[in-house]
Order: sequence, then structure tokens, then C-alpha cells
Amino acid sequence: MVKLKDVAKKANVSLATASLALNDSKLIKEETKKEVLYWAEKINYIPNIYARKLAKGKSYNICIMINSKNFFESPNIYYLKIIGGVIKESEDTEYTVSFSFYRDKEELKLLSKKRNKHNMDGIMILDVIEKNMLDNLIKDLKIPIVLIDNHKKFKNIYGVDNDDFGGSYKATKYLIDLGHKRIGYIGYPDKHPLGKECWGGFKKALSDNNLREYCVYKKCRSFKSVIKSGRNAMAELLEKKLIPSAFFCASDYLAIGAIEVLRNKGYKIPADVSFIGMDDMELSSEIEPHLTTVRINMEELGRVGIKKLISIINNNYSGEVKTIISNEIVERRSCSRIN
Amino acid sequence: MVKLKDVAKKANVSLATASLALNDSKLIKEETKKEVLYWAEKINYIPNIYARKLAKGKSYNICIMINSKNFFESPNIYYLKIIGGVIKESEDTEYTVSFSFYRDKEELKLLSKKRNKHNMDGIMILDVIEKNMLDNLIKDLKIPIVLIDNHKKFKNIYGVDNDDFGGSYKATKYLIDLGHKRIGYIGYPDKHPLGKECWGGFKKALSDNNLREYCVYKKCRSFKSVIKSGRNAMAELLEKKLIPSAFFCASDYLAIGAIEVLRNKGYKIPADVSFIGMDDMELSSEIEPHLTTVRINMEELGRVGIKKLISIINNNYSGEVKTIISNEIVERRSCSRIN
DNA sequence: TTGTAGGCGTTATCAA
DNA sequence: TTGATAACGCCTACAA
Repeated sequence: MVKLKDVAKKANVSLATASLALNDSKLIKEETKKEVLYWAEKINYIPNIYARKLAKGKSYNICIMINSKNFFESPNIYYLKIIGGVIKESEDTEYTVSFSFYRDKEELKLLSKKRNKHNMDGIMILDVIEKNMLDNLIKDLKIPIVLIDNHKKFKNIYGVDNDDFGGSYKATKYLIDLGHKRIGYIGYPDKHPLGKECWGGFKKALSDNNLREYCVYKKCRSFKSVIKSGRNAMAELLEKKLIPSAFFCASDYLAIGAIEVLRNKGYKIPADVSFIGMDDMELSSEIEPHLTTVRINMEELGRVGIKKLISIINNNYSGEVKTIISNEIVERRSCSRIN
Repeated sequence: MVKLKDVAKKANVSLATASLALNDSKLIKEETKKEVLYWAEKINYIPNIYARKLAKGKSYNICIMINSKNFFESPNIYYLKIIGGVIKESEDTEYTVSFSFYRDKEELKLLSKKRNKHNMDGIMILDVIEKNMLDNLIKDLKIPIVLIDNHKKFKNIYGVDNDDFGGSYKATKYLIDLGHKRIGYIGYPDKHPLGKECWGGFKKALSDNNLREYCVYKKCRSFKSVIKSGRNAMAELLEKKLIPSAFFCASDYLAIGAIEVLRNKGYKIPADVSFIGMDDMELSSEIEPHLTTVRINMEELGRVGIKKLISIINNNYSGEVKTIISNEIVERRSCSRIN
């Protein structure tokens, strides 16, 4: 393995000079730098990052923590997108990223093991985490933490979140602008992480336009079999009431299930009923009719999150505690104008 | 930061003894070990993995390489499952895992940068890779490589693959055992990575049972909008021929699209036509009727892959060049017996 | 069974 | 502007 010493020798400078030159120090003459760079390239020098980490006394590593239960029981494409964003964004930094699963109770015991393995300067958490676990993490580790997609929980902990409220507002407004006056809602219970925000955005859009909710289902619980929840929702709604001219669904899968039930009853989508979802899953552009939805940019959450964490680690972050990532409407074919 | 020296001091032994004790060397008396362990625990000693890597002269790191185009353009849950398996399995080893995207042409130039960042003892590749890229990797890096899910390509390079052939055989056999004699096939072109294996397994099952294929569609191309491919397939098939009593589809999404078209034409599934898919996606157990399929265990591919790679790195691998991971049929409600 | 001392490849602090 | 040299924290002959 060719090392710094070899480069120094070839370039006819000392180890120290070679090191400084390669790190583009302004102490070194341009000419010398060039010479060193030339030889480094020439003899294919690859720095040993571990020696560097050691000498610098910093790990330059960020540990991404993921709840293993959530991850393995309901593997979700969102994880993949966040992870992709994180890796991508970290590529051009001096930081490496490592991943670590955590479980429920044993957490604290595991923690020390994790640290052994992942010496780290900062932590990013990809799941909705419980308060006591988070408290323990903070107390034990004393390193910066950034929470991703925690739906604005833990107001005083750094985080990056999707704008659930704004997305719901936007979606509902979109329906209103299409002329809809009777708008239904299918979403999660109030205590669900997504419940409050989505419902809030929906309500606000209505009241800002002097409208009232028409037909509401808020009993979708788990993150699994969400399509089934959508079916159940619509089945229940069909029994009880008149169907509105449009629905906002807090998840595309909810919309997909609901649409299926309605179509089976002979309703035409979007001629009879319009639907707008939220998420933009792969499936959403494949179903009939292609679903209009609010696209959530999870990759962006990951990218922004890692940048933020690195800034915090380096003591030069000065932005908001919670960063809110905006989302946009993707118009497809599940909504129609009403007169 | 508490270090080994501190532990040694507390335990009243030398640095060397402390080190050996913590590494459970048999040179050290049980009693001494206990004392050292006790103090390490007590003062919350966390080894610096980078110092260790450096002293050992090994990176103890494995780099997982992912084609960024595939990853970002068609993020697939399979990636997530492999990654999950890899991380999980690496947890109890001394190896860390890092991830790195690669692109097409610039590959070679990027390579050196990657190495700077991910000093590594081995490489795992998660995508179907092209021959010339692989050759370059091998030539430049000279470290062990394991290919994941490459559909048995590159016979002399270590790899872990799903048993596409066996899965197709099994699925087809399942249909045959249900009494079906006219069995259709919806899958990929012969030159598609999945094409040959799936078609081979299907054909073999038929010929082993003195049956011939009845109605074949092999034009599904991309990995994107596979559901649409399924729809197209069935639309075309409907025009041309009699529909068989059962279909094997080389992907669940293909089956989902095909079923949709057939149901819209008034066919009852599975009363009129049975379907068996392959993959077992989340969606497969949500659609109507719940899809019977061959479950591919991608997490297992990841786990086995990392174990294999570590063995190879440590020069104690003695198994097959290609490890084939078996899959199993998940019976749901899309197949019926025929008389 | 344990301790001494040198080395792993960098970076950083002084002098020169 | 550069060069010695001492860290960084751990491992491991070799000696005792």
C-alpha cells in the first residue's frame, strides 16, 4: 500500500509538507503543492482514512439509527429514499455514514455495543421515536441528534420533517379550486403521528374558504395494509352517507383502496368523484385512473438532514430547530372540475 | 474519552495485558481478564475502532456498491431488503458496511475517490452489472467481490442469487398439481436478466409433465411500470387466443396488471382463470384476490452475501462460487383447482 | 502469565 | 515555507 511517506519521498519533501500540500494548506508554495499532487496521483496514493480519523481525534462518522421492528415488519420505500438521499449527500463530504438498528427495551444495553462498532460524531434517527428512548439516547451519548420525519414531535430537538400540514392544505385547496364544495376526508386517528397535521391542513383549507367537512373517516391505524384501510373506509362511508364530490386521502394507498370500492359500486372516477392522495408511491401512477397526489420528497429529507447534522457537529448551524420540507402537487387524472 | 490506558491503570495491569484481556486472549489468566473487563465496563470504556483498524492494518470495512441510475430512477423495495439483511448480518461481526453509488462511464475516474472514502477489504454489488465495468473493478481494486442477484451471470465471480429457475418451476408445478393443463406464461424477453431463467423453469415443469405452453407473452421490458406491462400483455393475449385456465407470471406486478384486465372483461379470478406470480410484493396480499406467489427472500440474499464475502476476505470460504437461495410458494386466493 | 517498546499512517506543533 | 518529531489509541512481537 502506497502511503504518504512514499509520496513525500518521490516529491522530495518532508512528510509534514506532503501532508499539508495534500490538504491544500496555504502554508505551502503552489509549486510544491503541484509537485506533491503530481506524485500522489502518479503513484496512486490513497490516504488511509482510519489513520486520518485517529490523528484528527474525530470519527467523521454519522450513525443512522433505524427501528428494526418497523423496518423489517413493514419495509417501506420511504426508508430507501431517505437512505439514498443520505448516502448521496454524504458522498462529497469527509463524513462516512453507518447504519444501526435498534429495538425497544434492550435499547440501552445495546447502545454501548453500537458505539463500539460505530464510533460516531452524530446520530440521525429515521423513525418516529418514543420519548423515553430519545431521552436515554441524549443523556447517554451527548452527541448531536437529528430526527427525520418525526412529524414535528419533540419541538426542541433538531429535525427535518415533511410539511404534512401544508401538503394537506394544498391538496384540499386544489380540490376547492376545482369547484368542489362537498369534500370528504380519509385519514388517520388524531393520535396517529400523521393524524393531527393532515387533519389540520384539511380543516384550515376548508375554513379559509368558508366550507365545512362533509364526510370524514379517521380510523386508519397501522402503516400496514393501508389499501385495506382505504377499502374499509369507503365501505363504511357508503353505508352511512351521501358521497361527496371529492376526497382528500392522507395517503395514496388509502385513496387506492377507496377508489376500488367506489368503482366496484359503479361510480366513475373522476367523473363522479374526484380523489387526491398524498405520498406519490410508485403504484400511484400505475392505477386507473392515475392518481393525482401530493409528492413527498423523502430523498430531500435525507439530504437536508445529513447536511444539517454535519453543520451542527461542526458548530456552525444557525437555522431552525425543525426544518420543514415542502411538497408539490402532481396532477394526474383522478380529479375533475365541477360546476 | 476513556481509553485503554485508563482501563489498564484501574485494573493495575499493563496496556498490553489490558488489550489482550479485552480481546479474550488465552494468554491471560481468567482472573486478570475478569478484573480488566470489570473496569472497562465500570469506567465505560469504548474502544476506538479506527485505532484498531489502523493497528491491525485492515479496514474491516465492506463497501456496498449500487448503481445510482437504477436506484434513483426505479427505487425498488428489493434494495431495501437486501440492505436490511446486510446491515443486520454485519452487526455481530467486526466488519462495518459502507455504501457507495456508481454511475456508468465516469466509473473508473470515480473509483479512486470512492476508495479514498471507503477504505475497504471487499465489495458487494447489488445490481446487474456490465461486463466491462466489472472487469475494471476487478483489475483496479484486487479485492474480493460478491455479486448479489445477478441472475447467475459471470459464472466465475462469487455471487448470491435467487433461484429464478427453481421458483418458476415450482410455481408452474403448483398449477399443474392443481389440475391445470393449459397454462399461460407472462414474462420477460429472453435477453432480459430474468428472461431465460424464468422461462426455463416454466418450460421444464411443463415438459416434465408432458405439457406444452399454451399462450405466451414475453415482451415485458423495463423494471418500471411493470403493472402496465401486465395489462398490455393480457390485452394482447385476449385479442389473439383462447385464454388458458391458469397463468404463471414472472412478477407479481405482471400478474396484477393482467388480472385487472381480465376482471374488467368479466372473468372471475380464480374461478375462471388462476394466477400465480413471483416476488411477493407488499401489494400482492392487498389486491383482490390476494395473490398466490413465489416469495423471494431478498433479505436472505443480503445476509448470505455478506457472510460469504467476509469468509472470502478471511480466506476461509470453501463453498460454491454461486450460492442459490431458494424461495417458497405463498398460497393465497388467486388459484383454484380444476377438474 | 505479564510488561516493554515499537509500529500502524496521519496530523499538528514547533523550530529552523 | 519547510522539516523534525511527537502525538492519536491500539496491537503485538519479544523479553522478562
